[in-house]
Parts: sequence; structure tokens; C-alpha cells
Amino acid sequence: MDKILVLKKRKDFLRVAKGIRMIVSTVILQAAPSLSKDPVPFKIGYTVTKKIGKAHVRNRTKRRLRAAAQAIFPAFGLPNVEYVLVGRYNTADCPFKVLKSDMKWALKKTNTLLMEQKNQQNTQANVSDNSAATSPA
RNA sequence: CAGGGUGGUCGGAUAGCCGCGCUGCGGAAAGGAAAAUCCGUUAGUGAGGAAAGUCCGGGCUUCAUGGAAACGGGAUACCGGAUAACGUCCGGCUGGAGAGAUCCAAGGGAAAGCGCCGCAGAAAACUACCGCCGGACUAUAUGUCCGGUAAGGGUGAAAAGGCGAGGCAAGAGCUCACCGCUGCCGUAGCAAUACGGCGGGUCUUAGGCAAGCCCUAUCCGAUGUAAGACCAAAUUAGGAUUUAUCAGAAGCUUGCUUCUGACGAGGCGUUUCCACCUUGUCCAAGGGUAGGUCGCAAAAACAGACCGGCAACGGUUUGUGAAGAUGAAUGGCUAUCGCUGCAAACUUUGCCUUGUUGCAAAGCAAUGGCAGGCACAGAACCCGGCUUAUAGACCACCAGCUUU
RNA sequence: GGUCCCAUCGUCUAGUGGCCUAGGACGCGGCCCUCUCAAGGCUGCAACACGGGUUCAAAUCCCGUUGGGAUCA
Repeated sequence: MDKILVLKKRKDFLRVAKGIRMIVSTVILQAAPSLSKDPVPFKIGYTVTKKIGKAHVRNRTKRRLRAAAQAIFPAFGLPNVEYVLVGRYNTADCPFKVLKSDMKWALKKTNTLLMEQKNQQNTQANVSDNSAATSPA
């Protein structure tokens, strides 16, 4: 079984935050395509701000996110994508089944959006390639 | 019986599956400035009493180090002890709260000085408005002036010891007894202090505030693991000149190096001095950005026994045991048990429309059921305290009431 | 992780321990003025972050909590 790779750099978090954002009642999911060209497995980062609560509440929130991601992402995560899970006020004490179902729904929705974006980029790239071919620089 | 006070202990338990950090072991690949990496594992280990607040004290770090004095700044404050140290702890004293066990107190100095005490009141610290008393004057009054008083009145948080008797024109510690305060002496105690005696001591210009300035005594250098040490990539590595203070000695490369002394410069809030260190033409630069390694975990620790001590604590001895992250490790699910809550059922009571068990209320010992109910809360260099948060459970001692 | 600072009406602020039942400006409500609105006038509501202590008396002095903010070779 592959280990889930974890985002650690502040730069990466900032870049992913500019990508797609999907908000459900217990969690926020952000996603953006990876920078590397080689095929790499997906990466996950976790963000829990000080607004959520004191230290032990934040730890608990992050652990529940990690446990839920362990159950969901190996089945549905796309390669070459970086995801960031953001904890909300009720993440620490909501039922775990609800958290999982919410996360699964958000992930599927995000993936479809990502695929659409990728297709659009591909078509645009094809157009630009065609133009480059017609007028070589 | 009722559940008060003080001190202490614990902080859900067991099992299974999946998952995480670190250490060990085994393996893999890549490669180089140093390094980081990945996989496996029937291996080991992995949050607290407060890990919190950062309020004190210490270790350790850098400022090269140590000592002395003055100035400045800060802290503490009944007495004695414990301790590495402390603003902590223990024992005692004094004052206050309580029926008591017990609890609370920044609790030195106001006869060194300055300052403040609004309003009210005559006066807030050189008191004298009304009043009381004596004298003088006159218009003989509920008047004016001079003097003596501090008993009484009123104001205020606070009014110049209290109370009684004597005394006096009226009064007053003016005198006396008792109480208070204070000084001295004696006894007990290491001391704070207590008890007793003596002196009346101008019986008080010693009214209050020092968490106002201040005085006295004692203590304190700054800095915080983002301290700091090392390795180190990219990028930078220079400029100005008078070619380098003086004396002595040694060496050989004969104008450089080393040593000693003098001189100059610098040296942890400021100044001065001593020892000492660095430097010797002056300025400048090392590395703040990216990254790694160390610091980084074995202790003034805890428990038992014995000895000393009222105790805090100390000594001897035996044993226990100790996480180490850096976008930051302990989580998720299931089962059983424990506790809590809920309704049902059950029990009791009430009602009338007497229901082949209807409606309502109360109770909770046993039984089965349901609950995503089970405190405060997460190590970040380490240790000793303090403060604050905290569901519930347990233990010991002491006090209260009733009975024998 | 360390070191500091601040807190007064809805907002911005003033405030020597006593005249503070806390002042001002903007804002908000009501009334007047006007044909109506604005401006103007009158008037009202509204605060010392919380808990203790010192003092006769605390927004102010001291201690402890809570919340917010700044900073780090």
C-alpha cells in the first residue's frame, strides 16, 4: 500500500489555495494540478487555523482529517494533483461517517471540475500549437 | 446522623483490525558541497496533573573572564528554619472570620522629610462657629468688645485617648482609679512576641494614606534553544593610502617572524580602578536567502525501608524509570465492562368513559433497550515552584449534632 | 518557542484617586423648522473587558483572569 504524500511547504499551500475550492458543511477541499511533468501520485496538505480552537482541538481536527483521507483518497484521488483539506468548526465533533461522505462528495465534484479544466487547457494548447505551426517563429 | 474542614491518590479499563512519529535491525536506488530519501519489520517505544498562563527561581548559552567602588534601575518585607535558588515550602507570632475543625492577611517605618485628605464642617493638623464662664461698656438686652475654655451641639470615613470621680468662674490628664497606648526592668523564648512589675511619660503637634514620593534592611549584569556551535550551495570577497607605534632580545630568508616591556585603541546600563584578554595604518564581511547536523534529554527525579528533625527537609540503602516532533507523531472503527442520561417496561398513587390492562403524575433496586453521552485539556531545551481550568471516583485524619 | 503592548458609548477619542450619575465628535431615535429634503435648533438612548484587594472613596493604584495586537539575525 502506498503511503500518502504530504505537502509541507508554504509556497505549495499558497498555490493550491488559488485553485479550485469546494466547500461542504464539515470540510473545505482545495485542489490544483501538480507542477512536475512526470507522473507522480497525489499529495495532500492539511490546514487548521487558530480560529478553530485551542491546541488540542486543532490536533484532533487534523487527525480526523487524516483518518478520513486515509479511507477516501486512495480510491478516488487523481495523480498529479495536490489537494489541501481545511478544517472547519464542526470537523472535530461531527460524526465520522458524515465527514467521510462529505469528503467523498467534495472529492468527486472537484475531480470532475479538474478534468473539465484540463480538457479546456488541452484544446487551447492544441489551438496554440496549430497557430505556431502555421507561423513558425 | 448529617455531610463541614484539611491533606493525599487516580484522571475510564480490556481485546481486535487499519493507520502515524522516533529508535533498532534488514534491504533498495540515486549520487555528491554537506546531507536529506524510499521500502519492509511477529522488534522496542510514544503526552499531563496541569503539558496551559509565562508570574517567579535555577541549570545551560553568547557577550573573553574575574574582582572592587559610586550612580542609576528593579525585586522582596512580622520572626525563625528548609532549599541549588525563589516572591516557594515548613513551624511559630500578631490581627481578623467561624459554633468548631480550620481559614484569610504586601503584616517593616507616619517622633527623617515632602505631598494628599474632594463635598460637608468653625476647624482635616499652628482648630474654635454655636455654646459655657469671667470682666468692661451701655440704651440693662435675645446687645457690643476683651479674655478663658474644650464638657455639649452639628459635619464627616476620620475631630486631638475612653469611662467614672474629684476639681474649677467655666472647663480641661489639671489630679486620681481602671482600661488603652508607649518607655524601662524582670521572667519565658534563638526571635517575632507573651506575661508580670515600675514610671505617668507635657496622657501626647505618635489623626489617616507609604498597592503617593520616600526611608531602612536584604538581594539582583544582560540575553534567551529563533540562545548558540558546526557543515555548507548560489552570490560576494574589496577600497584608501603615509607599506605599518617605540625599545630590547633571539632566529636566519637581512627585512621579515617570534618573545618581553612600554604606548595607543577596544572590552557585557553609565563612570572609575585593578587583574586579564584582543588588536597594532584605517574602513569593510561574512553568509539575514535555500538547506542540513548538533544543541536534544540520565534528573538538585520518584517510590519503599531505616536513622535525625514537631515539620518543610536531610542522610544511608534498595529499587523504578526516562517521548523527542519541526505544516509538528497518540487517531479511526468494532466488541465487552464501568459511570451518566433518556424513554419504555415495572412499581406506587390519582381520575372516570371501569378500558380482554385507558389517561396522568411520581419513583428508580433488579432486567433488557437507546445515546457520535463520559471533565479540563496536547510535550517543543530541561528542572523546582506559583497561578488558572477541571466531570467524576477513592483514601486518611479532624470538627459538628444525637444516643450509649 | 521567546519578548512586549493595549483594552472607556455602535465608531473615534478626553479624563491629576474626590466637582464622574464619566465629557466631546460622528452615528442612532423623537420633536421643532420647511410645501418636502438637506442644513440648523431642542432633546433622548448608549460605555470604564472580567474578578479580587488597598483606600473613607478606584475608570485611575496593586494582583490575577479574558480578549486583541506588535515584534524576533
